[in-house]
Amino acid sequence: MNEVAKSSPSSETSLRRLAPDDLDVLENLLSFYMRAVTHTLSRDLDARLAGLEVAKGTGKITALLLIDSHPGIRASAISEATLRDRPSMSRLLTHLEAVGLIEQRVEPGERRARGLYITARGHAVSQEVRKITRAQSTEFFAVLDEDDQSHLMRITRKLYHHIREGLA
Amino acid sequence: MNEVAKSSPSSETSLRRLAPDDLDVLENLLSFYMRAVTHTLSRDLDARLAGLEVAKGTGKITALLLIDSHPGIRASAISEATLRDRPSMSRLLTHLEAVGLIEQRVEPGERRARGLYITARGHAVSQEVRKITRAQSTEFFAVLDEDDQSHLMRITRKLYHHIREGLA
DNA sequence: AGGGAAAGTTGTATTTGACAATCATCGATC
DNA sequence: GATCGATGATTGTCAAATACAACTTTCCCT
Repeated sequence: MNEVAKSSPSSETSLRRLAPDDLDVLENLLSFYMRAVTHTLSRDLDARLAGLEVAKGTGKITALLLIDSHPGIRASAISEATLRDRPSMSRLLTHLEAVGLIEQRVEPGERRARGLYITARGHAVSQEVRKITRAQSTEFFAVLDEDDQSHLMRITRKLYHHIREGLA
Repeated sequence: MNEVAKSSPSSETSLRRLAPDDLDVLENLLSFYMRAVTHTLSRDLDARLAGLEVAKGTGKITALLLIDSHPGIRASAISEATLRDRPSMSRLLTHLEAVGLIEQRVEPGERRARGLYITARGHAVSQEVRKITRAQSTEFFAVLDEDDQSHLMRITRKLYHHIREGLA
């Protein structure tokens, strides 16, 4: 068992380093490119956010920005918008509250839910985050010309909205 | 401290569920859409791969496919292509070998490196994986018309290649 | 022969994420 | 107006990915 399957040999050099366009197997694998690029995008963003107490966060900054712009928003609305599950969001919000960026208030008339509110410091951090993400959008996607950038935005938004409709 | 910053109130309904287009704060946040969509894409792929011993793998299937099509390929070449770091890839390959999908052979003349080879079972799994990923590409991106799909492929490939050039 | 680079591995810590189960509250119905 | 189902959220637990640093082995070049 564990015999090695026969297949045609590869060139010697390609074994050491794959040429960027020697990914023929993956050529039609859109998901591969999406994931590889997004992975780098996230790491880049993390690096830019380093030290900002919302770093390392995929969902942290989205939560913060949404709370900043939608005072009183519910946790479930955020987890839905970010396509994450609720338990993760719950812990994440607990953390954000612990570091003093947001507040959770039980709303009168709906005591199950908690309204989320930004604190003064949270608001300041939000603005910093916005500045950073704007800079990243500009720089990370700088290789793309205007048209490609707007294409990408339009297409990913379309996918995003379609996903959310599917979940509704 | 922890005072709540003043801001304009949101509509009552938006606090419960954000309308898909009520993400004005994030409108120009391409990275948000990229990450959200890719996150769903990965989960969808995981679900499709369930039970296939390479499931839950972001890098596993790429490694497998590359080894299948490039017999003798080096681990470093794979980690470079997938934009991951080497330690992760090392452990991942150890796992793939443990379950009998690949073999690692010390190559004569270069005893530092290990050539990676697919096993018969690994080859079979590869073909299954290819079938699944092709199906996913078709179905997941079905909302997009032909043009958008090719745009997305072209743009993400451009980003990917640019990233790899930057690392070289 | 020796120093530096390259290929991999191991150690460790941080995160994330999913899923199930639970608690509290609301609302609707009988 | 009491109960049952639905809704909002939290907790517990577990599996996995990922990064970064340190270390070993081997190769290459002078």
